[in-house]
Amino acid sequence: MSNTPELTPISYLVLGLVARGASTSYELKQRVAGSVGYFWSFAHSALYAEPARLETAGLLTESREAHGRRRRMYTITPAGRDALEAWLREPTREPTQVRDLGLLKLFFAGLIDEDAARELARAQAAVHRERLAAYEAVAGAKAQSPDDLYPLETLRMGLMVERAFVAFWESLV
Amino acid sequence: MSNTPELTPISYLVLGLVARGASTSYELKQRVAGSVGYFWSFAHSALYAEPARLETAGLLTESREAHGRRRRMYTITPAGRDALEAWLREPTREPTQVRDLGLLKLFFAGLIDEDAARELARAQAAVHRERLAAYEAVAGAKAQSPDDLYPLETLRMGLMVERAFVAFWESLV
DNA sequence: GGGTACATGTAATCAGTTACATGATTTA
DNA sequence: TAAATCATGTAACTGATTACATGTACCC
Repeated sequence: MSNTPELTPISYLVLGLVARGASTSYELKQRVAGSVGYFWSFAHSALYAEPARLETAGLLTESREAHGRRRRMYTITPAGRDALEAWLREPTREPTQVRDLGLLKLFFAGLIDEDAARELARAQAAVHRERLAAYEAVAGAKAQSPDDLYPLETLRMGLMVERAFVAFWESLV
Repeated sequence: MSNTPELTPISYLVLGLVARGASTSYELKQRVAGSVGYFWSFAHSALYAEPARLETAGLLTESREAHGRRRRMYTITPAGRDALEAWLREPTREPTQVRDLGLLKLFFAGLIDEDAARELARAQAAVHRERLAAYEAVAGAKAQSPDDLYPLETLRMGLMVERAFVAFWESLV
C-alpha cells in the first residue's frame, strides 16, 4: 500500500537524508549531528525505529550486510521519493515553535526577585554567545564547500536566531 | 514526599501559571492561548492531565466546586512554590530548538527544482509576514498595561524571531 | 592486554496527542 | 427552540525518550 500513513517530521527528515545517499542508522545519526541536529534534534534511537517504520510503509528498503556486523543499510524507493517530493513542494502553515527553557523561565521571572532575573539574563546571554561562536565556526568551515547550498542557508538562519537571542538577553542585563 | 519526580517544561508552565493565581484547567488554557502559547503550545488536554500529576506530587492542591459543574480549582502549595522558584533560579544549557517545518523543507530543497524552492520561500515569507503582523497587534495591545513586564519581554523576543524569519525568507526569494 | 571511546541496537516507559463525549450558554 | 459555540473533561494510542546491553576498534 502506498497511501501515506501519517508521516512525522522525523519521517521526512530520515527520508530526506536517505534520499541524499543510502545509509545505516549510525550514519544518519552522524549526519544529523553535523547539520539539522542543530535546530531539530532527538534521541538517536529514533533513527533506528523510524527507518523500520518507513520500510513497512514501502518508502525505504533495507538490506543487511552478509557478514560481520550485519548492519542494516537503507535505500529510498520510488514511492519514498514521491512522498518526500510531494511534502517538500507543499508549503506549511504549522506555527514555528521556539522552545527555549530560558525564555520560559523569563516568562515567569516576576515570581523571583529582580536580581535573580538579571542573573538569569546574564547566564543565558553567556550560553547563547558560546553557541553563536560555535555555529559561526561550523558555518565558516562549511562555507568553503559550496555544494550543499540549502543546508548552509538553514545554518544561516540558525545564526540569525542565535544573534537575536544574544542581543535580547544582553538587552535585559 | 517532596523529592522532585521529574518535572517537564509543561509542569513548570502550569506551576507558574497557578502561582500567579489559582485556576481551573480551562482558565489555564485561556491564559496559555494569550501568552506563552505563542511560542510553547500543546494540546489542551495536557492542562487537565498535568495539574492532576502535580497534585499527586504535592505541588498543587485541588478543590472542587460543591455544586454545578464541580470544576477542579488548583492552588499552588508551598512545596510547589519552592520547586518553581528553584527551577526559575537555575540557568539552563538546554539547546534552543527552533522547530519550523519550512526550514526543514528548505534543508532538503536540493532535492526539488529551483523554482519549487523559490516558491517555498515565497510562501513561507508570506506566512511569517502574517504572523508578524498578528504578534505586533498583540504586542501593541499589551504594551498599554505595564504590569506583566516579563511576558511582554518574551513577546518582544517572539517578534525578533519572526522578523528574522521574514527577512530570511525574503532574502531567498 | 586493559581501558576507553566508538558503534549498534532493543525494550520499556511515558508525555503529549488525537479522538471522543457531553453539559452549559448564547444567539438567531 | 434549534443551532452553534463555549466549557470541561476522559480514554486510547503512539512517537519519542530513557535506560540498558553488547560488540568492536583503537591506544597507552
